[in-house]
Amino acid sequence: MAKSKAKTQCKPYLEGLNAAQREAVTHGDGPLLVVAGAGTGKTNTIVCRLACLVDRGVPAERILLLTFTRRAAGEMLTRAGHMCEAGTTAKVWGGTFHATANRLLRIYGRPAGISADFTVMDQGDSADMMNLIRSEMGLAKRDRRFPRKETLVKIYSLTVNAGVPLSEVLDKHFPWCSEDIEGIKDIFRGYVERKRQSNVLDYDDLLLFWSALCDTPGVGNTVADRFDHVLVDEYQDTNSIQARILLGMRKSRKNIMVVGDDAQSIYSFRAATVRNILDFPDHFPNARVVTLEQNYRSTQPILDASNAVMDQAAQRYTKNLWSQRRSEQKPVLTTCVDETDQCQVVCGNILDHLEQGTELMHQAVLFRASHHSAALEIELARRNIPFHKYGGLKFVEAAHIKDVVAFIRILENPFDELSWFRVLLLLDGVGPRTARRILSAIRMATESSGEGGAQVSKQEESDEESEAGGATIVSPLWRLLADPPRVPPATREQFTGLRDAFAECQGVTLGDGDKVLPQAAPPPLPTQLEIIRRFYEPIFKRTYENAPARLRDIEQLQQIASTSKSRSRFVTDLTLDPPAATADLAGPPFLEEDFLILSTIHSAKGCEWTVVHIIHAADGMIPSDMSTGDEEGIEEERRLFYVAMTRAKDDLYIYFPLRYYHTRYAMGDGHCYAQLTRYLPGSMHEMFEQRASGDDDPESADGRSTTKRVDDGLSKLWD
DNA sequence: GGCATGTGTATTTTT
DNA sequence: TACACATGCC
Repeated sequence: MAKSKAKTQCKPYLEGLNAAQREAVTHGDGPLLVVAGAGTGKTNTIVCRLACLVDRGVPAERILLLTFTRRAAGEMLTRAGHMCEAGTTAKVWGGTFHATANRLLRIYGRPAGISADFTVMDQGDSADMMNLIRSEMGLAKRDRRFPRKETLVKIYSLTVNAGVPLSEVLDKHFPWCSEDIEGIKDIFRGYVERKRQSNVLDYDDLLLFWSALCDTPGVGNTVADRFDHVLVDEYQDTNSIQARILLGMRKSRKNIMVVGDDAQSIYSFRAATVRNILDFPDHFPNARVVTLEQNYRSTQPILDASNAVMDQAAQRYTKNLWSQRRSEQKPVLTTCVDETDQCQVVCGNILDHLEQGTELMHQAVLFRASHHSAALEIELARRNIPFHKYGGLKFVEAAHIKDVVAFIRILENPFDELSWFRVLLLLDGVGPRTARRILSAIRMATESSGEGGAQVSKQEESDEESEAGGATIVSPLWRLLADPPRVPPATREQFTGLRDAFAECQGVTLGDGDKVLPQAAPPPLPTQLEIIRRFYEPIFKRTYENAPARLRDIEQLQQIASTSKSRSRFVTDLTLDPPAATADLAGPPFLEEDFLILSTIHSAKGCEWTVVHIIHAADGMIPSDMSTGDEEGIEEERRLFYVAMTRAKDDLYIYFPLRYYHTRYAMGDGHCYAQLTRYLPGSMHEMFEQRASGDDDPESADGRSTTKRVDDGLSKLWD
């Protein structure tokens, strides 16, 4: 620290920082809270602090950087790397809470009762398991309607993440399920038990066990002391378990920096709470608090409008953003006739900006719900405008992908009951009943009639290992190969095919009398996938309508597998860090390098673009009808809208279709008139340049813009 | 006990 | 609309 001032000045990570940012970056040891408004250089501040820490001599592998997505962590580390000596930041631990939990538990989990080869299940898997238990318990077919599997998972997850008693969660968020509380409790008990037997952790378990690990004598300190510094981004979107984890990780060493913005808290459905930010000074006494208010991203007119939206919030927020980026251009509020018209106007504006030099990748279309972009996607495809879409259904969630992954998961963790179930149901003539019988025969489960039965713990099981070509074949899979259960006649041929495929993936062959013969080392992952695909393809072609399109997905999965470091990483990454964007459906994929971004507002968090288009700014869409039930929900939607607006650097367009046709649930051509989103009341309209489009009325003011369109079209021919 | 067909219902955001 | 669930047939 005895460096001269002159020398400190020329550190690359201090260049161009304002006073507040510099204070955060150079903060010494001890807790630090950075309250950073949108576009105030929050990410840059973290990056620079990382570089500063490394420069101060903190070993990179003793720094933990927790971010909201893995992509964010990667980008920050790359940027910090540019400011330091080559390679010095490479060893920083970076990733989401969940991914970090996964990594730590595999190394240190044993004392907390976790075996290193667990697999991780996603929300869909959790739902399937809930459903399995629900039907076993006979709750599915009572006269009263019982909560559906998705609802069950939501209730479970919210209860766990908020750390609130089930009855409270039901009364507050799922009042229509309150009567079923006893059944729900039974299912949850069964669910937890089943997960443990399967050697599987769900998203919530990852956090719970990390927290528990911190509280485990001995190893708790080992894990915590592994890191000198912990840095947390997007702190406003963490929940109380995550706060507890941080407390556990910082029992003795208090070096922690959290960065967040209470005005951008948009994940309460995941039990995130702004209390974490507000209570930080209480959790970590003597915390230094730094507030960043100068916005470097947006022009002042965009900020004025964004601030005005937040000014009407019920709650007061800590900052008011200002910018030095003057501009004459106000944000544009366009009223469209209907959704079709909206698509046309959006495309037109996008192309206009493209012609003026803003590449597609510096423009984004943002919307509340994934399906809001459906019509636009079709129009973009028609016009050959390439795009990537973020948010919404990912391709790993498609049934055929899950099928293939289930095979791999069994190989990776032979106790994964759910994957077994999924694979067995693919066979002709096998339904839930037969599947359960087979599972019971290979001792993966007890018959549902059996009371208690022979529940074999997996510790006992792993004694029965047999070595084959360096690979260890563990029980249920081994039994399937060496001691196959009987199956219905119609299933036999396929069943043999399945066993052969598994054997081949394990690097063994099945000899006479089902003797398992070691053959060679298990083939590499891509080969294993090829073997599975060979078995799966005939089944798949019969079950799915659009087989060719789905086949391409499987090829893409193989592509991902070929770049994976290991099978274990492959399986884990698919659940913890799935491919974010769907491939562009428009245009030839390899010819176009420039593409437009479509994104849900949630997925747009932390991003910025030169031009931002927010579509469907109608009440019922933003705020979503689903969340207008209570004041809290309405306020969260307001913050969501604010997040969307503040993504824009130079130009912000907000579109509002006047008319919605509700052909979705009814026949006929019924339509209704929508209201502009309540977050843009009349008092704010002067902050916008207002436009109307698609007017049939030639007398209207739109005549001018039509003329302009024609003239622009003409000028395109020669300019 | 599997599977095809018919009926009814919910509908967001993500690790 | 599209999907989950229920019924009834093979």
